[in-house]
Amino acid sequence: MSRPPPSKGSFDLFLCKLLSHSGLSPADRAALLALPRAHRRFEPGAFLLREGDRPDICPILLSGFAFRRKLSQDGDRQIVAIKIPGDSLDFQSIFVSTADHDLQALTEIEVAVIANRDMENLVASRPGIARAVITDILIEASVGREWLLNNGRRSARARLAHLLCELHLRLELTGSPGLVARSLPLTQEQLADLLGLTPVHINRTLKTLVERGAVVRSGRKIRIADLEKLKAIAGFNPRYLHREVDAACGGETSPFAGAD
Amino acid sequence: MSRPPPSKGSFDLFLCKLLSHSGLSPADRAALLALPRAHRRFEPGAFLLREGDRPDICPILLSGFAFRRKLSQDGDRQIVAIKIPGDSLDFQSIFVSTADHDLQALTEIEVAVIANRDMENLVASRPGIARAVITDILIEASVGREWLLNNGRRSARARLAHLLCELHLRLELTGSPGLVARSLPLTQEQLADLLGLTPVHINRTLKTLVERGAVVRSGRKIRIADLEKLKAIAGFNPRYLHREVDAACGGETSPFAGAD
DNA sequence: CGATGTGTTGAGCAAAATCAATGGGTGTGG
DNA sequence: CCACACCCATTGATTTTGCTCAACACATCG
Repeated sequence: MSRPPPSKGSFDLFLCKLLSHSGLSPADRAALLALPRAHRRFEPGAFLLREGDRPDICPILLSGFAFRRKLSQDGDRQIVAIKIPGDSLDFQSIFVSTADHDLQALTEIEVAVIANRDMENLVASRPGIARAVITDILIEASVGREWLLNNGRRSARARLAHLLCELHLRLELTGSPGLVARSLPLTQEQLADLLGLTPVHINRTLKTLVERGAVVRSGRKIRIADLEKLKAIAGFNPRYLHREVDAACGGETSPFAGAD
Repeated sequence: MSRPPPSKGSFDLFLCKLLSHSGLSPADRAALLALPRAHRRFEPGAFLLREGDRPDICPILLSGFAFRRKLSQDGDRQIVAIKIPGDSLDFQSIFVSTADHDLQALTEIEVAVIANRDMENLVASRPGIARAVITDILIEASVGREWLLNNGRRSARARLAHLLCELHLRLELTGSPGLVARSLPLTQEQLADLLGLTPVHINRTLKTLVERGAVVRSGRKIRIADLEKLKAIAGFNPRYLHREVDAACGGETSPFAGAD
């Protein structure tokens, strides 16, 4: 059940991520690992992609966090996705020419860069890989739908709790330390952009989560103190993450196990 | 430029939808049109799919409207997608076993039902079709991201205006009459579920759009009176719909043309 | 004709936004 | 090492937006 997670910043993490939801034959795995790729590093806030760009590369996140952001005509911001190590950051540009959002580093990040052409050839020639890629895209879309529900219908407190639960679970499912073991790398302003709230209100809401013992804070660091309490506040149900294959990347049994 | 749209309720509409964003070879088109399929009809409100189901069929919407809905643990509802004629209603289940949301008929609808196995075989054996399917999935995901921005950051009035602009444009792009020519088939309660608002507030917001001359109402029917005004209120930018191929399904030149 | 769905309106309330000021780390340069 | 700047977090006061509750109107359909 428990296998050591791949070393930090390894391309294996990407394979792991795909294996967490899709089966891949040894030949498919080998083909993925044989992809020519370059490694790059970005500072927090760096843009990997801007709305309107027509990128020809597919970055894979190896370490750190990244996010997708959209801007309204009035300049209001909304973060529409958070990406964690192992995630592909832009399968979309393989199929659709123009980016519809910005993609930015949240923390310092390492990425492996693959040529879209190479990735597309793999998808066209290997149905198993095509299937894994589509599944990955679909799960991101499912997360987006859950965010629509979260931001549209839950209170500020439940929204925040739900986001923390999701990030924690996604991290543990890919073999990374969760938010019990590490702190959240988001500022209150970024949390506001994520949840459709204001930074001031995030601050006050966070305080209520601390008062209830669900999270703890030391300085700017936020961690989960009581996951069960947080799940209860959030009304969290992990089905939307489609964790249908036993995690293939190690990590101890998640506290979420069996909750699906 | 302008070719007659396919007859109402025809399977051609599905092909048109795919062609609106992806090129398909004659062989690919023929393979799609040769898919074995059954026709079915559903009453308004009928469930085509419920969260937790493991469907083995792929319905294609031929006429009428449908929607995806999620429920929170507290029973709050959020509509997370609207589907119009020509749309595939569930490519997702070809790749992911369990549904993460409900799928319901909004109006009376006609659907063509394809076996997932057949669709999957086509995707596995024909890269052009795989590409079109992935692109279709990606565009739906892009719409979801725009909704996150819309519901998270825009005022009630702008939200409502934005939704009307989007539906109008999507309809015209697939050769259906838009919301200038036909009325909106959504109740105020459904609009509330879409936009994360309450029915009462939708009612008041709608009134302000009428006062400004952007929409007109006769009885329960809502239509667009002044599309440019509505777009201005919404801050509408159609880029997220990825209309990158010239519409292949006829219809006159859209008033949005060139705005991308 | 009544039953049921929706739509409409008003009064009061609650959640979150806004505005504004203060405080606290962290990092840089003198 | 200290001073300063900068960014972020915090807090209070006030306003706004949208919600809740409740009553009523209006259509459609049996």
